Amino acid sequence: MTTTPRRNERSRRAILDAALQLLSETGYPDLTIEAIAARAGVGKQTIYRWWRGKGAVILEALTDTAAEPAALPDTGDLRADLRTVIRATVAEFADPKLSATTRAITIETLSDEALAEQVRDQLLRPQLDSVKDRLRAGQAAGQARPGLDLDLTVELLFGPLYHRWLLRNGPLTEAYADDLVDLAMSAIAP
Amino acid sequence: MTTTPRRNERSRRAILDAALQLLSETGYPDLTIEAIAARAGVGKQTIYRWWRGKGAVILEALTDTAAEPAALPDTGDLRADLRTVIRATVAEFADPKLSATTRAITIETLSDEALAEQVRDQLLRPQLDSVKDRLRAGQAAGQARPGLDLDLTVELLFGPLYHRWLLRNGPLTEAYADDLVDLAMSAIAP
Amino acid sequence: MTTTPRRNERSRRAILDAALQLLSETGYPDLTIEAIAARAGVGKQTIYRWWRGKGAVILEALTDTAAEPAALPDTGDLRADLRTVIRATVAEFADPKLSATTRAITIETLSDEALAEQVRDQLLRPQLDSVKDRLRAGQAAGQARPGLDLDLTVELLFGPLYHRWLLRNGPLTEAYADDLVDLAMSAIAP
Amino acid sequence: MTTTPRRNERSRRAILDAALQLLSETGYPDLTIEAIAARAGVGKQTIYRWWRGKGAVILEALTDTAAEPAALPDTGDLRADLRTVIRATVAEFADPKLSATTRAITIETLSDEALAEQVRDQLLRPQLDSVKDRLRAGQAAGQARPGLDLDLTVELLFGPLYHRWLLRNGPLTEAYADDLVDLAMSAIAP
DNA sequence: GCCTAACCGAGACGGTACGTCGTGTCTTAAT
DNA sequence: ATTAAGACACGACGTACCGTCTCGGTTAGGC
Repeated sequence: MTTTPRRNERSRRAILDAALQLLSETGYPDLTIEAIAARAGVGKQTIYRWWRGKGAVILEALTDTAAEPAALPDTGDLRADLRTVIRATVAEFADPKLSATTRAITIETLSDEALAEQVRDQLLRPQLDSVKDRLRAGQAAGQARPGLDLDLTVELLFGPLYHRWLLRNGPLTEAYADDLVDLAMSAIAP
Repeated sequence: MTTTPRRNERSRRAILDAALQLLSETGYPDLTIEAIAARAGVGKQTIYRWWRGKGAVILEALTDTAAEPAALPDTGDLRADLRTVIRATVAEFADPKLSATTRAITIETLSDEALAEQVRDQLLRPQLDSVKDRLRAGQAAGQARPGLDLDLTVELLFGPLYHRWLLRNGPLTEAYADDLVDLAMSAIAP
Repeated sequence: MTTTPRRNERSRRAILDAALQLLSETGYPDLTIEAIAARAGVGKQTIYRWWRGKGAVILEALTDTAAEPAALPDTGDLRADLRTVIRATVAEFADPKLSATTRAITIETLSDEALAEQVRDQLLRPQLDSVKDRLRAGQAAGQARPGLDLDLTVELLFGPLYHRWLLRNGPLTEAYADDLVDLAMSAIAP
Repeated sequence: MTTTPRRNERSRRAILDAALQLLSETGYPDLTIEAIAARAGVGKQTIYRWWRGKGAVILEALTDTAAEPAALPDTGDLRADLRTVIRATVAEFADPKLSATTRAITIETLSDEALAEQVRDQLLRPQLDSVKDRLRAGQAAGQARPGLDLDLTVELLFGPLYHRWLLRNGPLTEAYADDLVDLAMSAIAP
C-alpha cells in the first residue's frame, strides 16, 4: 500500500496561478520554472517534484480551470448549433489573451509526445466529442448524411480553423466562422 | 550610395547546411546557435549578424533548399489531382524525418509574428496557391461549384490535415488522405 | 536572523588552487575566469557569486596561503636584520616564479581601488609593520635616530626596491640589497 | 634601399588624440583598440599596422606630448631643488587626471617586457637622469657625499614616492614630499 | 600628368571570454 | 517527509574585442 503523498495544496494552487499569470505577462517561450517558483513563493524543487516541466504545469493549470465539458446546445437546427460552437472557437482564438494558453500548450505539444497525448485526451477530445455527438444527433434527425465518418467530419470543421489561426493565414472573424460552417455543411448535409 | 554588404557566401552556406544537419540530428528544441556555429566552423557573431535567431536560420535553409514552386498536375480529373497532392502532404507529415523541419518552423512561428509572416508568404502560400489554381481550373471544367470561396476551400483540404498532424489526433495514412479528399469533394463538386 | 550562506568549502578550495596553478602557468593577463572554473570543476556562476573578478580570487588565494605574519628577527644588530629582510624581498622579486603572483595582484590593484585597499591591508601592511616594529626597537636600542618618521622610513627601504622591480630599472641582486640597506642606514642611524 | 612608409600623419594624430581622450574617459583596462579606431575615424588595421597594441599607442601618445626633457633647476641649493622636483612629481601623482596615463603605461609595463624597456628608456630614464645630474653637481658643490651611488640615490628619492602611489600606502601631499626629501637628504648630505 | 603601388576607411570574419540566465539536482533548516 | 530557500555543475545565451582578412577608394611618389 503506497503512502499518500503529503502534498501541499496551498503550494499547488500558488504554482498554477503563478504560471497562468506569468504566461499572459511574458509569453510561453519566456516562461521559466524559476520565475514561477519565485512568483508562487515556492521552492523550485516543489515544482520539479510534482510536474515534468512547464508544459505539464500549464496543462494542469488549464484543465484545472476550464474543466467544464462545454456541452453543446441542441436547438434542433444543426447548422445553427455548429455556427454557435465555431463562432465561439473563432472568438477564443481571435482574443490574444485567451489564445495565449492554447498557443503555449500547442508549442510544447509539438516536441513532447507524452504531453501531446494528455492534451489530446484531456482538452481536445472532450471538445471534439461533444461536436461529434451533436453530429450524430443530426444524422438521426436527417440533417446529416448517414454514411459520414464523424471523426473526419469534426476535423473538417475545426481543422481549417486551427490552420488559419496557427499559420496566421487570414482573419478570424464571425463571417469567416459562418462561411466555414456553410461550406462544411455542404459536405455534411444529405 | 550604400555600400553592398560584403557577405561571405561560403559561411552562409556552411551555416544553413549545419543547421539542417543538426536539426535532423537533435531536434529543434535542442538545436542551438552555438552548435550551428561550431559545426559550420563559423563565429557565433556571423550568425547573429545576419539572422534574428535559430528560427530565421531554419527558415532560410528551408526556402533556400526547397525553392521549387511544386506545380500541381492537371490530369483533367480534379478529385484525382487533389488526391495526389493531399497524399503527398500526408506522406511528408507521416515521415518523422521530413516533418521535423516543418514542425521546427511551426514551433517558432507560434511565438514570432514576423517569422510567421515570412513562413506564410514564402513556404505556405505558394503551396496553397498552386492548389487554388487547380481548383479554379476545376471550376472552369465544371468539376467544382462556381460560387466557391477558393481560399476557404483550400483550407478545407489542408486544415484537417495540419490539425491531425499537429495535435496527433489520428493516423496519417493514404486511406485517410483519400477519405479527406472525398469528404471535401462533396463540398466542392457542383 | 539572517541565514548563514551555505557555501561549499570544497568548491572554494578548488577555485583558489586552480587559480594559483593557472596563474603560474599562463600569467596573469591570460588568466580567465572560464579557465579557473574549468580547472576547478566548478560552474562559472559559483565564482561570480563569491568574488568580484579574477583579482579578488587571486587575492584570497594569496592571503589564504601565505597568511604567516613573517615576524622579523631581532639579533640586536639593526643593519644586519634589515639586510636579512631586504635580501629576502629582493630574492622574491628576482624569482620570476614567486614574483608572478605579486605582479598579478599589483596589476589589478592599479585599476581597482577597493581591491587595492584589501591588498594593502592584508598583504602589504603586515609586512611593513613588522619592519616598523624592528625599527622602533632599533630606536630604543640607540641604533636609529629618535625623531624618525617610521612609516616614511619603511618606505625608504622598500620603495626603491619596488621601483626597480616594477620599472625594471636595474638588477635585483644581493649586492643591491646590501647597498640599499647601507644607504638607507645612513639616514636612519643617529 | 627601403621605400619610405607613406604614412598618413593625420591618422596618426587622430589615433593618439583619441587614445588619450578615451584613456581619461574610460580608464586603461576598458580602453580598446576598437574604440580608439572608431573615435579616431580610422580603420582598425591602421592601428595594428603601426603599433603592437594599446600599450604602444599610449606610450607614443605620451612621449609625443610630454616630450620636454624637464631640465632640473640648479639654484645652488640641492635640498631646495630636490624639493621642487619631488613636489612636482607628488602633485602629478596626486592628480587623478594626470596620473591616469602613468598608471596605464605602468600596467602594461608589468606584463610586456619589450614595452617596459621603451618606457624605461624614453620616459623614466630621462627624468631620473636629470636628477642624477643635479646630484652630481651637488657632489661637486660639496652638498652631497662624494662616494654616493647616484643611481641608487635617485631611486631612494623616487622609489618611496612610486611605492606610496602605486600601493596607495598613504597621502600624497606637499608635506610628504618635503619630509621625504629631508629624510633622503640625511643619507645624501656629507 | 600618369601609373601604380601602398595606404586608407570600413567592416566581415573565426575566435575567445565575458557575465547572465535557466536548467535540474542537491543540501540545509524549519515546520 | 515535505517545504522554502538557494547553492551547485552545467551549458547556452547574446555581446564585446581580438587580430586577420578582404573590399573599393584615395593618395603620393617615380616615371
